[in-house]
Amino acid sequence: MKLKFIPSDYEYFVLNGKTYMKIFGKTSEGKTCCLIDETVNFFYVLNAEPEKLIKKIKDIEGVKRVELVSKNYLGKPVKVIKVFCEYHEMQGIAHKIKGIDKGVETRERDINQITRYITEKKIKPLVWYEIQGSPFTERVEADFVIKLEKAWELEKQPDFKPKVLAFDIETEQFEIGRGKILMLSLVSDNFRKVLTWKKTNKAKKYVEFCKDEKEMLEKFMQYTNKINPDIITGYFSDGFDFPYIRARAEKHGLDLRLGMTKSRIVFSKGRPLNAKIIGLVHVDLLKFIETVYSQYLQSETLNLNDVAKELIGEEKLKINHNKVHEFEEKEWNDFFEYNLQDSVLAYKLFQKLWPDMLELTRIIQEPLFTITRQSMSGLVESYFLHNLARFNEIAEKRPIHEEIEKRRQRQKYEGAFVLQPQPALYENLAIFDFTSMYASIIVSFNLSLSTFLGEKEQANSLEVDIGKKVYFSKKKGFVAKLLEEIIRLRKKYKEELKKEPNPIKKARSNAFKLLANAIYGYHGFFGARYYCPEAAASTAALARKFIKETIDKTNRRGYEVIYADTDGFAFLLNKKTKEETLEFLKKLNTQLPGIMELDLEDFYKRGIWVTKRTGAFGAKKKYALINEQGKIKIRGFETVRRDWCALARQVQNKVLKMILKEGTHENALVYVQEVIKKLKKREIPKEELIIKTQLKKPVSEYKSEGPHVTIAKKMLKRGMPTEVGMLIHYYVSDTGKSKDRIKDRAKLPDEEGKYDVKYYMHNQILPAVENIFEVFGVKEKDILESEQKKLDFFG
DNA sequence: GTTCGAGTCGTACC
DNA sequence: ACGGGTACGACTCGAAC
Repeated sequence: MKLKFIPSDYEYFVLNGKTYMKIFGKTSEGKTCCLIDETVNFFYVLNAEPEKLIKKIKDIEGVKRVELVSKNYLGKPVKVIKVFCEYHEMQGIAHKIKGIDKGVETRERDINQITRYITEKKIKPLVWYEIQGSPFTERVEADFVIKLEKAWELEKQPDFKPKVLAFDIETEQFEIGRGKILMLSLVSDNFRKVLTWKKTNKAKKYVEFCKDEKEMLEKFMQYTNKINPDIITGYFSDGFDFPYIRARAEKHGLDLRLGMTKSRIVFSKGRPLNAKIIGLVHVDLLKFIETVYSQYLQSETLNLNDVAKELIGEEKLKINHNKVHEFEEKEWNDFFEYNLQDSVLAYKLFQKLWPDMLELTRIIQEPLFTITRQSMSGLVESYFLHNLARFNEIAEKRPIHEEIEKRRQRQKYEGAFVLQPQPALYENLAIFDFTSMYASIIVSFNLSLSTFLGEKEQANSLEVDIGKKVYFSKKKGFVAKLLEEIIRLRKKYKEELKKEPNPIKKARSNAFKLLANAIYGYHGFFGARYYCPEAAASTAALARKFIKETIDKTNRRGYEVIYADTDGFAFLLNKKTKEETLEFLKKLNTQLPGIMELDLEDFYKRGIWVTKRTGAFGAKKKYALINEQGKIKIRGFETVRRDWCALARQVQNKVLKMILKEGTHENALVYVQEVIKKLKKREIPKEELIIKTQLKKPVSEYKSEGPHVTIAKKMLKRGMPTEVGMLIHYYVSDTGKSKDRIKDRAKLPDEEGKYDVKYYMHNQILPAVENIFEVFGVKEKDILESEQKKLDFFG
């Protein structure tokens, strides 16, 4: 039989000593389908005399076949032995081979079976195929279970809209499994449901009452299996919802089984937890957002409320969790709606992020489950592994524990160049920046592990000074080739997107951008297979060289560069026209090597740089600009820092805007003085004075106890949920004791007390605006004094 | 008891 | 444990006076 089929997940199983793969997915008719296919498993043996060794390997029990093959290893041609065997026998066989000769090394034993299956059989995730096969009997409740015979990738890929089920639970206790699950909401296409055992009158139609918690969980299972989604999704469901559900099901002796294989919820070893259901892809949206999306988000936290607000313009409903035990009927009904809304948000977020997940999965070729959980380095590495065959490369081994420890001891190498600015308000500026600078340097200079020659010069090699001299081959390595392709594709899709915008093209362009930007960091990351700190250090060194050279050229041309950071610099036009400046940009570009490229970021009407709080120098990484359309760009200032109170941030933001728009500070000064007046009269509400700081580790691990740690301890004492990663909220109160440290004066937002006017004046507002006014010669005492005068004047 | 500088910590920039 | 280095600035804490 023939079908059009798209794989969504993979799982191997052993039958009569042989490993097979189950490939779960959908047909073009929307039917569920599971393919069964044989797997291929092998590893490589490296040895000085492979011809001799190969005969001995052949006779080892479990070895199915051996081949002497010509491959490349780190760019160099090698003769290696390819040993075919069952995956679960690999370890034993490798051990025996190592016993034959001391000079034996193995490679690619650390490639997992699913990755291997995809690279060998080319049945890639979320790609449509025409498949041919015959019916097969296996305990899978799919519309089709087929033994795969042949598969052809479809040239024209139709859309794929997966069936998605979003879910969320509300519980009595925060700690996993400690209290009961009060309710559970489910949202899918035209489906909304809240399951609960808490009975009320006048509940909305979507509420379904159950006898008890156990029946509620049974119904969760029944509905999930009836809806039969391709994907089940939640927010932090790896770490909370699924662990909780499993714990409660176990308590009730309920065998919870989901999806077409009726799989239990399987948790990965160690932390953080991964909740996997075989045959039903579970996507924890938080995980994906953390690694892939957070860099594009403005939200202060990555909680569901903030992220949903930013991405889909909707929020969670408000409810007071502390009073659950006192809830009246109306409040329970509100709680049901709250619970439903969380699933609605998860469902909508999923739809919003789906193009990105889909494209990233197709490009990297790892299953969706893995893609949504991998770190940045993992994504890069998977991309490499799935493309090595094109270069006939065998994979470098993953570093083991000791190697990682050694790498982590490494000294930092010198990074980016940052130019110290002269504090002032400037007019008529422009910013030039290098497009994907580090990636373009890696490509243009061929920097990677496989092209690294060490510290000995070789003929026709590139020399880079990173404190010592290191050399790189000029023969293009696979990293440079892959990265060049990534950059080319990113450019192509970005142009296509410009012509005809759509979410898929945008996601594709973003995915390539993400990969391009991650490779530099990957080179310096201790866990990388292709770890090469020399390549990373050389990338940074060359970046410094090019930005400094370009700055010099710009200055010599009659411009004045006032600031630079890593890959871009700001300069004064000095009466030169935009046309002239763009011509100059063209000229600079002709002088750049390889694929390096300098671009105009924008022209700006004004820009302000301020002094450091300590010392008279200009502060780096702190500036504000206004372009010719009046759009303001603020970097580094307290305005953009979440650990400052809202008042200080607002005031600073307004001051910067006024100065940039008006070109003078007078009005801004009056504004600040009014705010101070209000603060003194205690007319500022406490909410605007709350300071939020993240708890980065368990309270016991702090060597120095800051105010937020003191508050976190207080919260623990009160029995409030206090987890690592949480934003701790507090305000600084007036205890009357002047020698009290700030942490002694810090109070929880709901704790009674007066806020400390002096603190907020001298530790929040003034520090936020002081060095801005200093640019205009206005000192702290001028801000306070004239304000004093006015007070006197008005009495 | 106060002062001061080193060290810790969180957050931002690119 | 799950990208890199550069930078600012608040706050604590203990030595020095």
